Amino acid sequence: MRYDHTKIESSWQKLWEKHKSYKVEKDENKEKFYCLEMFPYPSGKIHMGHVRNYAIGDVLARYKKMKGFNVIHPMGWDAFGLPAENAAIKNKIHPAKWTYSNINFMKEQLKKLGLSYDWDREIATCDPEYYKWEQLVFIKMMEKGLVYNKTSNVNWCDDCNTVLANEQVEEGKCWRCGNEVEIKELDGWFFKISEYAEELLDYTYKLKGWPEKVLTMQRNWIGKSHGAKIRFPVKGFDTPIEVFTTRPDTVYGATFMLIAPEHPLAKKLIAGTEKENEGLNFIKDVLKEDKISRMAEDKEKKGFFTGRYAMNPITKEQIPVYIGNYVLMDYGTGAIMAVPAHDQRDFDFAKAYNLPIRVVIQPEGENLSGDTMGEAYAGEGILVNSGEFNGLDVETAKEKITEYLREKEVGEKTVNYRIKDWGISRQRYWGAPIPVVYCKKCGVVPVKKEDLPVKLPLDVEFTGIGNPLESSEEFINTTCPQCSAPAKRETDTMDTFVESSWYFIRFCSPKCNNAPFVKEEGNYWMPVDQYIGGVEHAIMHLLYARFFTKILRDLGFIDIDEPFQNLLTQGMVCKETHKCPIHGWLFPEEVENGKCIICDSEVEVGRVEKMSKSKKNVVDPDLLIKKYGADTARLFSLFAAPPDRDLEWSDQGVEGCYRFINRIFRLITKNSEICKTNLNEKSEESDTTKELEFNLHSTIKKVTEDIETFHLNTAVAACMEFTNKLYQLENNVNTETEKTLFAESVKTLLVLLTPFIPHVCEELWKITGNETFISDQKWPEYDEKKIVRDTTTIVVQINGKVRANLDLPTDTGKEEALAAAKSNEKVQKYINGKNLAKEIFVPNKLISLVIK
RNA sequence: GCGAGUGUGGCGGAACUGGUAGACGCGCUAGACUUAGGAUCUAGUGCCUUCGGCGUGGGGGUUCGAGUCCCUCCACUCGCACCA
Repeated sequence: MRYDHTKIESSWQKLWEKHKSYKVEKDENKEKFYCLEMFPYPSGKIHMGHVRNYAIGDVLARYKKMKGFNVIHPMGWDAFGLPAENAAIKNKIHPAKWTYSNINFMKEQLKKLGLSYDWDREIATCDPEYYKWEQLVFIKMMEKGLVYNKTSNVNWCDDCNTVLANEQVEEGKCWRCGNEVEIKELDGWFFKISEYAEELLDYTYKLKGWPEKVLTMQRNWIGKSHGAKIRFPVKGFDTPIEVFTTRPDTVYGATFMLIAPEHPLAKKLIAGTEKENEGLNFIKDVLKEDKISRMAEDKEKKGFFTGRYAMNPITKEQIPVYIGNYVLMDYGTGAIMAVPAHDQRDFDFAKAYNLPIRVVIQPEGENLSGDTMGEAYAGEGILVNSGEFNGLDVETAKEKITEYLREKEVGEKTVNYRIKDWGISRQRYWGAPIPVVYCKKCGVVPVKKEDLPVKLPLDVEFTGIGNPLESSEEFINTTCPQCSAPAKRETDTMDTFVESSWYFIRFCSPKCNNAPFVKEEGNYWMPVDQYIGGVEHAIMHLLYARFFTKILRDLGFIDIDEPFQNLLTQGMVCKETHKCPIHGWLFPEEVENGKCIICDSEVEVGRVEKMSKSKKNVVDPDLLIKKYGADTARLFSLFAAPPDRDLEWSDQGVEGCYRFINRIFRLITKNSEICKTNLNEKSEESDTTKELEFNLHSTIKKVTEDIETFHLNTAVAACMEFTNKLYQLENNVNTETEKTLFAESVKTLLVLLTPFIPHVCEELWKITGNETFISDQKWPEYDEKKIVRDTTTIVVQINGKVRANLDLPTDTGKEEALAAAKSNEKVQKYINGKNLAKEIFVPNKLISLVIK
């Protein structure tokens, strides 16, 4: 007999919904717990990654609720983004319609999983009632100088008439039309995240609940480095070239300079010289390559001599200035002093262009020379060839030389960050409009707060060419908020990472209509106590969200510094791939007995990798739920691997979980009478009662501790073990006391399993005679005293090898235990006639005897 | 190249502060019940073996005792990468 999961699951889902079981309100008398999983992009349907993510979150949310916390567990939709626009181009369907229909479908799918969301808090970021507040924050940021507009170099496809992200450039060509991508200067809006670099970095040392890996990635991304800025005057030129270096100590070894091709001075340096055309071509050639191939490993170092010389401000030497392909405009000042003896890249360049290599750092006990060295030396040493600084060690020299440069006013100490300001402009339709207006007279003017939201227009055509917003007369044409003259709207929309940077706070008061959120609600619920999602968001999303939270704090909206107290990055869901020599990648259901069902060819089983549509190694949650039910789908995702590790899909493993649920189902239905009868006899002890109590309390302890530490797989294992035990003991249950304890055990087991497999637990709870929701039950407590057994097995080791087991009363003392060990037959065999050199006793664990 | 992580049976994975390695599940073997079973139940299942020995990627070390601590090497995975 198998249980009817379809019927049971849908009926309990309806009951939970009817009773608003998971609705939650602020309650100052209760301790809050904010459990959040990363909200999905409504791409069409959910995948196993979602199931795993949300199952993990649901265990925690349900557990904390049963523990008595006031648990907020919301869900919503990251609803803006390019796929909706692509669908619009392809299927002539409006992005909004496409998005909302996906949301409806996916919401039904999530509901079928029985997740304990408070759906009353649902939000979709494409709702004007949501992005309106983002526009407000944008304007407030503008007022505080945290937003600016600047021209920068972007990847541009002339055919599509749009900007491309780096990842949309494939081998220098547009991913959609194959047209050559060019670098173009374009206006765009930026958030000053760099102003928060220091604080963002600082707090990575305070976020104790985050994986070290993620924090490291963020620190590297912020990329703080100490060094100096040094200005090199150029002969016959007004503006000096400013460089950033972390090695001011090597300034005497700077034998040439390089500037980035994009550097504003690059073109100016060659202007009017006979080499101008040649130089412009060089710049063009370098910039034509997309960034990815330009930064490829082993990229050959190329340069163009500008014909100009700069003066090394410390040696007064004239050194040649090159434009170099390996100098990045994005980092530092976009120009460097090249010290070939002590930097490998500069060394390679010097070799290629036959430039002098001068050693200025001499490692102890060696005698490097520029003529003979085969590679740059970047280590510690003593300064040489450095005038008055000779003899200093590297660290001291850095300080002294920087100080000297400052005195001469040609440089100063500086801190450089790798992180750049956040460019939020997207030339797209399906995003939050940037709320500014361009007026001929007043310039760039923010939209008046009372005129928000700036809504997306509907009279738009999706042709795939250009930004659809530009085609909307209704949208573009407006009046200036300041002088009322006719003006044009900004047609850029915001990066969708902006929406996901504060949705978690909006969840605190999702219907608030006079502010982004109610401050008291935000302060009550925030920060998120546990955030759960994929590690792929380790940098962008999590850094932007941290930044935006600080912005909201500094604008006075909320009083917290960091949004996410604890972070769990769950592993990927993986599965082996199948490939048919004729039909390519196959879905699992297209393979039968190792053969392709279309052509009967032998199918090649590939390696286990992340489930992806392109490789077809996917399992459709819908089919899984249909066949086994949501409880099984959840249980397998939780049991097959610890949450933070990758999970390998196994159809047989799923079967095993289904089998376990059936086992529970049978155990309880078989014993429902015992459970229903109201017994209250607990006085007479027997082996069975002791066994029941011991296992019951150990299991409560184990499951509780495991959930707290996210060892969800072992928590499930503990429940399985207890189930096995109950099957074993079921026939020994005779006395009233035994029955009472058996019933208690069974019911407690159900409570412990509720966070994992809530539907079947509700059903069985009812079958055992309860009329309440098991989801509302209190989490059981364990009694430490019941976990102590009368006797304990003590292991006897002789010279490190286990030779005997002794069953002794728990807490037997050293003398008695040793006596027992020595009188043991097996032990005697080893120790007779030998010298006992050492005796080690670990209470309730082991005895270790060393003999000679 | 830099940084982080992982490595345990046929497989997924357990093992608290060093203290019986392999919990739990899958698979496999045998048996029971069955017309039959891919349902269910029971027993067994690291390897080699006669006592006994060997086993947590390899090698070395500390210790009465090491999957766990230290050194070293190897493999794989992920992130970053011409960052001045």
